[in-house]
This record gives sequence, structure tokens and C-alpha cells, in this order.
Amino acid sequence: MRDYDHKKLDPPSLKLRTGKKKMTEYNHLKIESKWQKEWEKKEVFQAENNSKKPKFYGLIEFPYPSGAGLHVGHIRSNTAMDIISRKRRMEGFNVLYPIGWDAFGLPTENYAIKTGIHPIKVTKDNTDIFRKQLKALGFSFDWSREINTTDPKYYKWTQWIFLQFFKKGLAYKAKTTINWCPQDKIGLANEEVVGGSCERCGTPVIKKEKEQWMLAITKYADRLDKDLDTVDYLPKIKIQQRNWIGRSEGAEIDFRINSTLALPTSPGLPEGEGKFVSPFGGEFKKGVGEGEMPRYFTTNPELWKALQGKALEMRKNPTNGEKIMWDLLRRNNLSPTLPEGEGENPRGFHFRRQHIVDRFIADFVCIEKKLVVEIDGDIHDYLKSEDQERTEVLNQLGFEVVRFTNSEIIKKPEDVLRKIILKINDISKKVLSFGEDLGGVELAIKVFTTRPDTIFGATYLVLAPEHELVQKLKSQILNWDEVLRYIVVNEKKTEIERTAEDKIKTGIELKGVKAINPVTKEEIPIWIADYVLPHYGTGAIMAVPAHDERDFEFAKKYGLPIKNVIEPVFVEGPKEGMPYSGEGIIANSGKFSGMDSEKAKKEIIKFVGGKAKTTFKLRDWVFSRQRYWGEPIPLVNCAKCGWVPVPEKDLPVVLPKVAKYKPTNTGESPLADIKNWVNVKCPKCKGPAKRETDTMPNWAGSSWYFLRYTDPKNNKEFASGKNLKYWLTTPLPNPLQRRGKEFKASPFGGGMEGVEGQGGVDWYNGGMEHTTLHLLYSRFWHKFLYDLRMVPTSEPYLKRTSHGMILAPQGEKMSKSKGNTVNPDDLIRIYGADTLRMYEMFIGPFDQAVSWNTDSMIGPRRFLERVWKIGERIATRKPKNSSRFTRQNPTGSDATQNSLVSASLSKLLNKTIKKVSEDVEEMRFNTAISSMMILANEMESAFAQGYGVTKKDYKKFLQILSPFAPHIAEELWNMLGEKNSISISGWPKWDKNLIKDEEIKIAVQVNGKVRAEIMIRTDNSEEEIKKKAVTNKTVLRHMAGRDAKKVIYVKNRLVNIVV
RNA sequence: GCCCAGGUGGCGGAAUUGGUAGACGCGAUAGACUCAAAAUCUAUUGAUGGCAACAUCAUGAGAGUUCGAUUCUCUCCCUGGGCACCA
Repeated sequence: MRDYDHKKLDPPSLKLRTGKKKMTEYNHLKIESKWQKEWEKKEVFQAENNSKKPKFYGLIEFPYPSGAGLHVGHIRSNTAMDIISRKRRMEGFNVLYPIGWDAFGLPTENYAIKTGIHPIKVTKDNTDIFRKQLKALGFSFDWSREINTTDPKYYKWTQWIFLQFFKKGLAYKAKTTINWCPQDKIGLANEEVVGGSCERCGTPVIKKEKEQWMLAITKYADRLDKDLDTVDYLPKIKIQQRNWIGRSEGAEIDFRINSTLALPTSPGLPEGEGKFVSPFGGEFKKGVGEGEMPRYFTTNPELWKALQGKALEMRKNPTNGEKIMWDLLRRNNLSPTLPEGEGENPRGFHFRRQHIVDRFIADFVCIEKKLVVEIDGDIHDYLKSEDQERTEVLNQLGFEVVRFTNSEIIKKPEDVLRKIILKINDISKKVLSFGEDLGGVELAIKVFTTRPDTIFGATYLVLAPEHELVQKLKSQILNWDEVLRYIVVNEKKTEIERTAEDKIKTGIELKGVKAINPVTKEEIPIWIADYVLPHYGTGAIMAVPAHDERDFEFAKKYGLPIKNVIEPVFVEGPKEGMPYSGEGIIANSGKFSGMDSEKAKKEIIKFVGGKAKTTFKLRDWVFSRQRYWGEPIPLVNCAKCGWVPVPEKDLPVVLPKVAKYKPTNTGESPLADIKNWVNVKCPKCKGPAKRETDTMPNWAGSSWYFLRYTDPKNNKEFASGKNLKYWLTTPLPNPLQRRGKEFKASPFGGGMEGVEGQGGVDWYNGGMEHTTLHLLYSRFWHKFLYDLRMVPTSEPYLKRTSHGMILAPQGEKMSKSKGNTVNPDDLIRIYGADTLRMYEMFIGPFDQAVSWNTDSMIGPRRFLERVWKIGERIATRKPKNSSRFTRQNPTGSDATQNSLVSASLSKLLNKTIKKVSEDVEEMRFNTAISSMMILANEMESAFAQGYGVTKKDYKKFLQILSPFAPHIAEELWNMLGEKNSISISGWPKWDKNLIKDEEIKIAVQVNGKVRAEIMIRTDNSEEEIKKKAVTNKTVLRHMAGRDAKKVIYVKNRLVNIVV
């Protein structure tokens, strides 16, 4: 139910009792539809391309036509820009105030899934409703330029722009861990994940590997940040953009890993399977020997070839001991148990028998641990010296050798096994596995830090669990079991789990490896922890627990050393048990001690051979959606040619009809099921190929729509250069501060001529909820198009403002589910569009959130009725009096009175014109309206006293009112005999001289407390005024005979007497 | 936790950026008109005391600067929005 009273459902009607004459009522229903039709017929609000008038391009965010219909929030934003646009039009501008539909999106698709109604139909129905509602509010949109992102004629160009990204290498496909919503079955951009949950449905997001199209917005991160200096956005919008881009200046510094434990490369042994030339020619692939290709080549191909036959033979005829031993080892029961499906025995101590190492056939070998197990049978006794030699050679190659006798194995197999286990555990500290040879390579961990000045306090390193070095160090890590477990657990965590654990940091030390602090040369431990993010910086940090809260917390938890290296200056030190993260003076840092920390940053980077580096939080934009209701990505995948763009002449790639809109369970788009659409000829080689079935996110169409408005029907280009130039760059008479012209060459070459770089949509208003994403994305697209010299400006919008949200009466969000929404149709019917517009502007400060209260709408309604009443009286006045205010029966004395009333009303009118003119520019609509209310009240009381208002003055009042309440203003304007629309009639000017007051009232204070008010003439001297103040009776009483120590006069404000 | 707004009558909100706090509107109370109601008009409407003139107290709380603070500074509390381990 709605929150307004049913007793108010009848429109307040005006019954004027002005003597004998019955006046007409203010019938908003009649007036509003009449003028809406009239404006449309006469095309009053159609913008001309390339007019001689100065241009003004005012923009609002085009709405998503939801099934819920127009929201009062839309009206607030649209009315504000409408007021500004109407004012500009009256000021003589050629105004473009366009409208369209951002119609791709999930709600429509979900509705289609539920009902089976095609999204095209749903969209058409919804836009029809929205259009009707918007028209009923009398917005001065240029409806001839209406656009719709789901129209193939429109999205042809969205696809075309995407292809430009693709051609320049800024659109690429990457397998990334994406945020996956298991409910919507859709990949989400990072921005769409709110608190670890899907922005739309609130389901916890999980991680999933998926090939996705990406747009390289990070390539523009720097410019997106810096160029904010050149535009006029509300400060808080700039702050939000900057926070999102997250620029931070720092350095990359290498920390060497202590490599004394790494072994040199095994001599003469080929590495890697690929290099191996099969000894059996083409026949040797798989299925040789034990039936598997050797994973590690421990000898060269020639020797292998020579010995392989013998090895096979020996395997077939094992001795007793060998047989028992093989049974012990082959079951892999030396391997620690692993959870099911955790890869193929990654930590397994897999043994091979009769394996060829160099020129020997070793009995049993664990290659990963480089352990050889030999069985010395009685038969071999005489070969003792030869065994000795074997051992030596094997040792040289980095193998440990253990020997058992046949009888040992037969009698006590458990003992043998235990000895082998002990040996494995023992040697695991020292050796590296084959094929992951680290010997001779100097390994270093690159960290990113913004505080290189604190490097002396770096007491440990932390890597992200996903860091590639962790895998590389695998063989050196003594506690690999634990480490792996930690990594696996971390991978499985959902976003929500990771963020829910906010305060509790976890991590694990990589035992067996150490890093060297490059300045202190101390060995410091290396940890992995989930508080270090893989995607930011280098995915590795130097931890300085004394000067970073996170590192501090972590160090406390795990008992890591904390070393203070910054002393604060001019500020209180940190609280007990808290790290100090500010700047200060360097301490405990060798030759840098005593240096200012800011200065030390540069010096230390140099000293350690680091590199100054700027990093951004911004990540590339996941541009794929596995959904139906979006623009198809116009690419074809050919086995031969790879990804091939659909030729321009074949654009648009139209969304095919589909029976089911639901995404497939595999996560593919429903388009994947339409075989005859998916299968196409490769545009390049004409071979068989498949279409990309992903669609674009709903940010795509809105990233360039404001360009299309300049030339909405163009089917050769997304918009003509001529129109773009006119609407985006023609300077305003009073432009914003602009920087020097840019004539930089395009990084891509070619493009529009004479591109200047400065300009954009003159004024763009929208919601705070779009200040990060939509704004950033469209700036990115625009900059890209600018680099192609396809648009004339480097920024899309010169000025951006934001409106506050409209909340339900109790201050909660309006939502259909809560049932606290307001239906604009009812309000228009009951109160009229003009009243609704007035109310929404009067409700509170435009940029702040406000609570809806339908009861208060009666105020603006009464105001309009008052305006109507005054207008009627003027219109029905006798013609001879119509040009001047008058009194019905003027007498000599009244004439004086008349002119006094006239003068004061005229003065108030001029003040009001000034106030409204200025307030509109500052979007202070609420105070503009209040000043017009004051004026109307004064006019009415002038009438009540029997005096009049001149027609001329009243018409000026109608002019300043008309942007707010266009219908009633137009009607009264017409009633007063004007033939042309008020909306092109001109904006009244105020007379500077008229608004000056000759006589004003000022306050007199005694010791800062107001005690009296005195009238002064503004041309009085300060002395005269002070004298008047100190001789005032009330003032004297409060001074109580004391002398004035000091008398302060603030011009036209007050006098303060200090006693 | 960090960043950005904001906290003023019964309610939405003004206040020229340090200068008469509460404009304008809603609501409320009384009166006029009316058989009556609605609508409209008139008056009152921050709180407390007082017949009154008037006085005192009041802009989230507490301090400070100042002749003077809703406005500036500091500390704290609360509300809304944004970000969420970004090194």
C-alpha cells in the first residue's frame, strides 16, 4: 500500500471567492496533457545539429526499463537536469537533452526464464510504460533521438567498438580465477562482488577457472587517475574514482633466497621429456618397458638405448630379495596418504626398479628424493669394489645409496622399510628433484612496497599462497605437506570465507628456505599467508611488523621478530602494543639512521638496486558473460586461424532466437546450444569455425551511449565526426577552467582531424551508485576511442554531479519487496506533474538522501494554486490596467502606497530572479523554490491589500518558474496573451541597482548577545551606526552604566558592544 | 578497520562560509467562512519561567580559539554511503 492518505486522494481544488466572478480552477490534468502534446507537435525540444547558437549537452543516465516502472528517484534526477536544460534553452542555447534505454540486463533475462516471454517483448512493454511515464512528467527530452541498447542498429556499434579493442590487443581471452555466482550461473566482475556475495542475488561467490574475454582497462589506469584533474566532478566522485583505481607509488625490491642449499646441475643428464629422441625411432612413445614413458631421464639416450634391453630382462627375472623389496616399495606405502583426487601423488616417493642411471642399472630408485636402494646378493660379494665405485659415481650425481643384503630383506622386511623411510626423511632436507633443478640459478623474491624506507625492519617475507615461487621451491620446503594443505584449503575458500575471517590472519612458514634481507644481510623466514593477495603488486611482501598493522598482527600471532626503524616526529607515538605506520625519522638502519623517512625512500631504493614502481588496485575488466540477454561478442574461433573478428559488413551479430534462456549447467551461455548459429565459416580461411557464445556485460552499451545521441540514426559510423565535434567540443560562452589544448599524436595513428582533446558532455548527472563503475568504464572506452581519434575529446564528461537517493518515509530503501514504493502515476493524477516535480526538488538538498513524505506534497501544490490565482487575477484584469499594477480605485494617497508596494515587490522579484538563477547552477533547487514561494506569498498579500502586481513582473516570475513547473507556467503565459512557448522566451535578468537595499535592519549585541535591532541606512557611516547602537535604549539598559571597551561593526550585519 | 558525507524544532529542511539560529514547507493549535465538514483565509507555533515587558537555555556530547561558533580546532558518540587485508 502507499503511504499517503486516502482523504487526500481527491485533488485539492481551488474555489476562489473573489466577489461575483467565479474563476476557473487549476486543472492540472487538462493543462499538462495539452502542453505535452503541443510541445511534441511543435518539436520545441528537438536539438539541432550544428546550429549557430551555443550548444549545451545535458545528460542523465538512461534508465534500465525494469518491470517496476518509473521510480521517484528517476524523476528527481531527470527533473534536475530538465530544469537546467530548460534554463539553458531560455538563455539561448541549442540544447541536447536526450533519453534512451539501457535495456540489456539480468532482471529482464530472469523474467524471461521464469515466464518464457521473450526479452525483446519484455523490453518493449517496459520501455512503452517508461516512455509514457516520462512524457507525463513533461521532461524536455529530444525524443527524436531515443536509443535502445538492445536494438541491433545500436549494438552493431557496441560490437564494432569491441572489435577495435580486439584489433588493438586490448581485448584478450584469459583463463583466470573468476568470481562465479552458483545461483545466477554467471561470471562476475570484481566490482559485482559485494562483501563476497553476488551483487544481484546475494549468493556467496565461489572461485572458478574460466576462459574469459578481458578488456585491458589497467593499461589506462594511470590516465584515468591523472585526467580527473581536468574534469569538473563533485569532489567526492573524484575521491571514489581515485580510490577505485588505487594508484600507489612504491618500489620493487629483490630479496635473494638463501641458495647455499641448492645443488649444482647434474652433469650430462638431459632434462625434460620433450628433448628426448626416442631410441626406438617413431615407435617409442608410450607403452615401453613398464608401460610408461620415463618421467625423468637419468641418462643420455645412447646409454639408455644400450641398457634398456638388459633392464627389462632383469625386471622379468627378479631375485627373491628384489621381489620382496619391489612389493614393499611399489605399493607406494612410503607415500604419506593424500586426500582423494589431490593430483597424482604429488608428494609420493615413487620408486622405479631396474632404472638406468648414467651407465648403471640401479636396483630401485626414488628419483624425487634421489635415493638409490641396492640389494647386495651373495652372488655379488666378489663385486664389492665395483659396488663401491657405483656408489661413488651415484653420489657424484647427487644420489644417496643405501644397500641391503638379500637375507636382511627376506628375514626382516619391516626393518628394511623403516630404514628406507628414515633415509628419505633425512635426505629430504638436502636434495632437489630432477627436472626442477635450481642449482646455479640465483633465486630472488620480488616484493612490492610503498615503504622501502622501512626495509631495515623487514623481518620476514610473505608470499601469496598462489605465488609461483612456492611451487618452484617445493623440493626445498621441508614441511611441504603442511604447506600444500594450506594452499589447497586456501584455494577452496570462497570469497566470503576469506573476508569473513577478516581479523584472523593465517599463514605457514616455508621451512628450509630463507631469504636474505638485502640491507641487513640477515636470513629471514619466508611465509605464505592469505593476507597477501596474488594479484596485487608482485604477490609478495616484505613484512615490517613494527610499521604495518597487518604485519604486526601476523608477527604477534606467530612470534616473529619486530624491529622498530621509524621514530615518529611531531606526533604522539603509537599506542602501546600498536605499530606506527606514519612517516618519521629513520632509526636502527645503518647509514640511513637519522634521515627523514620520505627522503630515505628514494635513497634506499637506489641502495638496494630496487625499482620505483607505481601500482594500481584496478584490475582488467572481465568482459564475458555466459548469458543470453547481452550483445554477442562478434568473434569466431577457427582451429586454423584462432580468434577472428566478424567482418564489419556482417555486423551486427544479431542475438538469435532461443527456446531456453537459462544458462547451461556447464556455465556456457544458452547460445551454445544453437548449433546452426554457433557453427559458421571462418571469415578468414572459410574453414569450419565456431562463434563465441559469450555475451557482453551490461556495462558495454552504457559505455558509449552519450556518443550515439549526437547521431542516433547513423548506420555508417557510431556517430559522425562532425556531430561529435559539435556536441562535444563547441565551447560554451562561460566555460570551465580548461587546460591548454592537447595535440598529442594518437598512439594508434590516424583518426579525426583537428582533435583538440578538451570538452565532453557539458553536464552529466547520475546516481552515486554509478560513480565508480559506469563512470570509469565509459571514461576508459572514451579514452580508447580518443586514442583512435574517433572522438574529439579525451574525457567524455566535463561536469558530473550526483543526486541523493530517495528513501521511504522511515529512511529505509524503497523496494518492491518492502512494499514501500511510490507510484508516480497516482501522484501525477492526483497532484499533477508540476507539483510532483516541484515537490521532488523541494524535498531536500539535491545531493543528499531524502525521505519521501507524500503528505508534504500539498505544500508545492498550494504554491502552484496561489500562482494560478494570481495569474488569473492579472489575466482577467481590465486591459487598461493590465500593463501596470493598480488598485481598483486609486486615490491620491493610495497612489503613493501603490508605488511603495510596487517598489518593494519589484525589488523582491529581482532578488528572486538572482537567487533562482544562481541556485539552479548550484543545484540548490530547494532554496530556489523557497524563494519563489516567498515571492508568491508577497504578491498574494499585495493583492489582498488591494494592490496589484504588474503583468510584466508577473511574467518574469513565470519565466523563472517555468523550468520547475513547465505546464502551469506555459498555460499562464499563454493566458497572458503570449503566442510562443515560454520555454524559448528568454531568461529574465535581474537589475543590480534594484536589489540594493537603502535601509536595513541590523542587530546590536552586548557582549555577543543580541539585545536590540536598529534600522540603518546603508549609506550611513560606521560612526553614525555605532553611535546609533550605543544610544539605543535597550542596549543602554544591558550595558548597565558600564563603558564600552570595544565596539565592533560588521558591515550590514551587526554591532557588538563589549563592556 | 580506512575513506567520504552528515547529526539543527513534532517532521523535511534554511542560515550570505565566523556575524540576529530555525527561512520556506509539512504538521499542530485557535479563529474567520460554513448548517456542518473539506478547501481557503488570518493568527500562533524551539524549550523553560513569567499576566506581561522580558529573561534564561538551546544546532549529537565534551573541551578549546574568538568580542562573537551550527560554521574553525581537538577528543568522543551516533547515522548514512563507499572500500574491504591493495603492502
